[in-house]
Amino acid sequence: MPDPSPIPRLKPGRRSENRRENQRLILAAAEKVFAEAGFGGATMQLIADMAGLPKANLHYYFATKEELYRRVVQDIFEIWLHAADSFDAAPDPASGIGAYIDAKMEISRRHPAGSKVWASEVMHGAPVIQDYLETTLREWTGGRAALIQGWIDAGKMDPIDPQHLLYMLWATTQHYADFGHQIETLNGGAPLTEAQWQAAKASVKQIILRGIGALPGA
Amino acid sequence: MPDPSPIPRLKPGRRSENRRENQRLILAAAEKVFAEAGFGGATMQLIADMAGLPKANLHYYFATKEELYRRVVQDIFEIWLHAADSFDAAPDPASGIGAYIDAKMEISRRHPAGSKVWASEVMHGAPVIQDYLETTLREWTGGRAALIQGWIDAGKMDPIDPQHLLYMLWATTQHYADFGHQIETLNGGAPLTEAQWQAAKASVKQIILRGIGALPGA
DNA sequence: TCTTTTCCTGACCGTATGGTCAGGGTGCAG
DNA sequence: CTGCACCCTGACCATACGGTCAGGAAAAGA
Repeated sequence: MPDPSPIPRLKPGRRSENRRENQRLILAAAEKVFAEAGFGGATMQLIADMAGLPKANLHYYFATKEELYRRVVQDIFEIWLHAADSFDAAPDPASGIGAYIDAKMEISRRHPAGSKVWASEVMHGAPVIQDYLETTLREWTGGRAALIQGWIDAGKMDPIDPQHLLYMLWATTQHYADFGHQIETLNGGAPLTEAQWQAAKASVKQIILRGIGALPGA
Repeated sequence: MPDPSPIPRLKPGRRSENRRENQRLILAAAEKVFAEAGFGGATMQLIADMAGLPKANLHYYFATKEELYRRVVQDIFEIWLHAADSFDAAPDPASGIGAYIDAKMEISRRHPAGSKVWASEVMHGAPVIQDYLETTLREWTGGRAALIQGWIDAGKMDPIDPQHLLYMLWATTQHYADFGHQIETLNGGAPLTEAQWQAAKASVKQIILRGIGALPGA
């Protein structure tokens, strides 16, 4: 036998490999379509076309439109949460919040569709991720608020309501994704250049960090 | 003749009066439904039910769903623009921008549905109000940016890119409408109280005005 | 090889939606 | 009072949607 085959079930097989690939294709297409048309405006046919698969195949992997949508939103939420790693273990507000702004701006730039889906979901009353808001997000928010309060107590920044500061961080950074089309239009119809993105990040960081008294100079 | 009838067509009549009232009902219901379900998810039947009118009556006043939607978005845009009056004729950034923040926060509080419809429209690529973005909004933005630049040149505030400052103002104030559900959930499921709204306004103003160096103290 | 399991899809179905229309009602001018 | 123009709406229609399913293809296991 020329084939020793040391481990029988070694190769994952084209089977599960193809399965993952198809799911990836569907989820990517779904994210785009949901972002562009909203849940109600999105159609399974459109998602199927964009993924290059027959519609019935979508229903093989995802039983219903809602299930597919839920997966998309959950995936976004995961990315969202990981962005907060920049927050932790920072010695002071300037570095912690600064890094968080950078991370969230980068996500707005790289995953604008995801941000839009999230925004749309929340705007419509969070019908499918209400439980996430009440558990994971609430815990996350409480933790960061406590962290910020610690900085305030330590005299590292001005006394600002941590909750409203967090809202401001979310609003400002996500605006560049959610309202990207408006920004692009006001930019003469062209997407922001690399330099403009850097300028945006710098402006946001400057205003907020200075605004909370976390910048040494000035 | 006991009736002098100084002006023949004086009384507007119940006719046009009822017409206006019905249109108002429909537009109010449409704003709510479009905000809650998005354009694609909204149905004429739902709007009709909420307005207390038969569906066919909607089509008497507004030929198509798109036409009704367009009217809703246009009305919001008008309110949006009027809010900027606070901006003009202000001697310095603190009062001008401060008043603008107050005005926009108040709109977010009073017209959350309108804000959501606008956000949704822009997020989906502004299919029906693209021309507004390219004309009215672009002019408005250019004017305010010049005004801010004037303040900067006069040394009344730090050198901040006016464009990004405007984005920040929009993002932050509208967040309280667009993400009101998320904020409410993080607030223990209860809407913000009067005091909390005041705190929100104060926080936003403090961070931004201090952040751009427009606050005398500190 | 044969069997079993998983994967895939064209064709189909019930439903709900945006929109239409004929016909009846109603305020108002003359 | 009469005629007319505007107003209103129940019933209807074509379409498009989410979802189903029978049956074939292909890989995995024996």
